[in-house]
Amino acid sequence: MEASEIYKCIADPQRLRILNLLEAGPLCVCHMQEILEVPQVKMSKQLSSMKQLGLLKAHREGTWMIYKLVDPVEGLITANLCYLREAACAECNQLQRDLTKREKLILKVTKIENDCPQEVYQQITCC
Amino acid sequence: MEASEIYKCIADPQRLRILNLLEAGPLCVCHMQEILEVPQVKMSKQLSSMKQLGLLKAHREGTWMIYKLVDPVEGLITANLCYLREAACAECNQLQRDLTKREKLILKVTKIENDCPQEVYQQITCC
DNA sequence: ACTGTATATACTTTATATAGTATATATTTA
DNA sequence: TAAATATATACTATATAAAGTATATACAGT
Repeated sequence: MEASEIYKCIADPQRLRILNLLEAGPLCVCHMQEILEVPQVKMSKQLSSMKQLGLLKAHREGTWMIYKLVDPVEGLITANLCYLREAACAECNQLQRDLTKREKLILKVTKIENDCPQEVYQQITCC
Repeated sequence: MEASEIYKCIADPQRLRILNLLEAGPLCVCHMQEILEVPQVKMSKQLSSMKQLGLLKAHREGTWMIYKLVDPVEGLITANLCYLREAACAECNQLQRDLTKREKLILKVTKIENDCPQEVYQQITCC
């Protein structure tokens, strides 16, 4: 994969936020939607473009689609997420808030049976 | 500066190459043109957009315009250049070749009096 | 003042990306 | 089989960026 393609991808703050979330573990579309507060179409289109790029993969579980990072993750992405999480900028704080939001959401859904595919709530631990 | 603006900037391989060159020291436009082999307009437009972004600054020396990175350089840029120089991809090899080309060019121009502003050939050393 | 060289800008065309609305598909449950 | 939920796709509209051509500016040397 070309570095420029990766940069083009993460040049969109929302796509960056998605990668940041997925680095902490798989998630289904509706939960990402809830965390990022974006319309369903937008989320779906961005996920599919990232999947086509080769950064994400997805599988279905019931009506849910679960997305995760491909393994191994592109090093350039890991390096940048790592850098941004340490840095002090508006976007970086957002990344931290998203991870916190993710934790809370997962704790919540694990208490409601069948509200979340097992695979998601079994991976509460963060990188 | 927003991270997304920086990513948008380096998502263009040529702008990335410019930053890579300038990290090794200041250069005038015509020499960057020679190394990257691009038309004058394109070079000039990209330089001015990067200057406006706040990544570069420039000053005139005779008919030459000398560009350099602002000080301090954005950490995100340093981190990415550093990562890419180590990595193995088409773009990364290009970065190395550009630096070699730069060395040769500077060695050449230092031998021809008045072919290059002093400030440029005094900084032959690389990062 | 005139010429040549280096660089920048204006303007136009073309390509690319984003956003929005509506609709389709896949699956589960009743 | 019908209804509900989650997700994807098609289509259109709009915004943004890139490329090309021509022209302008700034300075140096004659």
